[in-house]
Amino acid sequence: MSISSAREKFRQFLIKRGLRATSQRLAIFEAAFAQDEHFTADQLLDQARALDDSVSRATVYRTLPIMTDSALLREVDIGSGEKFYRPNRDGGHTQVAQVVCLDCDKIFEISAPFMEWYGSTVSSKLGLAPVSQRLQVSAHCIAFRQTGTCPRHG
Amino acid sequence: MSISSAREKFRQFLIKRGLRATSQRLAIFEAAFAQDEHFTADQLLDQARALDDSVSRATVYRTLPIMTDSALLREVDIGSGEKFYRPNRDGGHTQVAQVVCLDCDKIFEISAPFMEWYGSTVSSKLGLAPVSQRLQVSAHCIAFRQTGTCPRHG
DNA sequence: CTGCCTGCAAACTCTTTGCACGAAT
DNA sequence: ATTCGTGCAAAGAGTTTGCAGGCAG
Repeated sequence: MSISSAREKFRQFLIKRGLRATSQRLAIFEAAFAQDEHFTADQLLDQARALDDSVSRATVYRTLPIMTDSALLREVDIGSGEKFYRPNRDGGHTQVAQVVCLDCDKIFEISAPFMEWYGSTVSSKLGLAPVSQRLQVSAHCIAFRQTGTCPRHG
Repeated sequence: MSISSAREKFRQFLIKRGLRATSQRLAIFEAAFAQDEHFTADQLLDQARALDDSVSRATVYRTLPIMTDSALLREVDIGSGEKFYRPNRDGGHTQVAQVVCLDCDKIFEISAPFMEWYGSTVSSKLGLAPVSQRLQVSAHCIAFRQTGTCPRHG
């Protein structure tokens, strides 16, 4: 999905919800889609302010749920206190697992289609209907452990 | 694992770490192992105070990591702001997935041995050594959706 | 005795919310 | 005009920490 079609999708989603296309929301959208990696609300605030210095922290926090609801952003909670977000460039219904490097603090995402099967199987045994599933692997960087340097770390 | 052997394991762990077996730590241990379900730090504080009213919130928070490090307690983070804990009665190296009911707020745990295989496979492709993995499924209660009552809900 | 441990309360981090002003439709 | 959206600052929730006194070993 190109950024221009994502932008259009965002505008359409706002209209469908009866929400207004304010300059702050648009700046937050642009800042989010300019990111290649996972980012936090705080980092997004900085980036959005670089585009429009009238953006406040509150509006970032109020806009993030709109963007995750519209599936333009995916929320990633690795249980570290703060939540991470990532642009959802492919239509985004792919099941992915996160691999978190404990040395780099980097988050890798990997397709894990079997998760959906697992969620359904297990939930139905309990009389539950699965809504979402997440799989996270925490790992150490082998290169870092051996050489003291992580190739991805810089 | 019986509670008495768990208690002994806790004492040994404290000694091994050069930590002291204070009455507060022991009360927190007893309170934790009296629980059948997942519990929060706050609930643990209440229960521990019922056994020893000198226990403070700070000590609960300082003792929880000791008990998770010693594998007597398992930490479960379902991304809801607060963390849950559960006594680890079987030696505790079993891989489990959590199924969280969005209607009941109940947490079910289910054995998921393939997670370990998955963690290893995926991590090695990235040059990482897996440390832990967690799989969480969020689901709705079918009975609750249809009848307005969840059988497990009371 | 000597440190480790404790309770208390304040600090911290991330996120949410009440309010009055401001802007989109 | 209306109504929704905004920034600001304060409030919340959960957890952590500095400190002076207390107890285990």
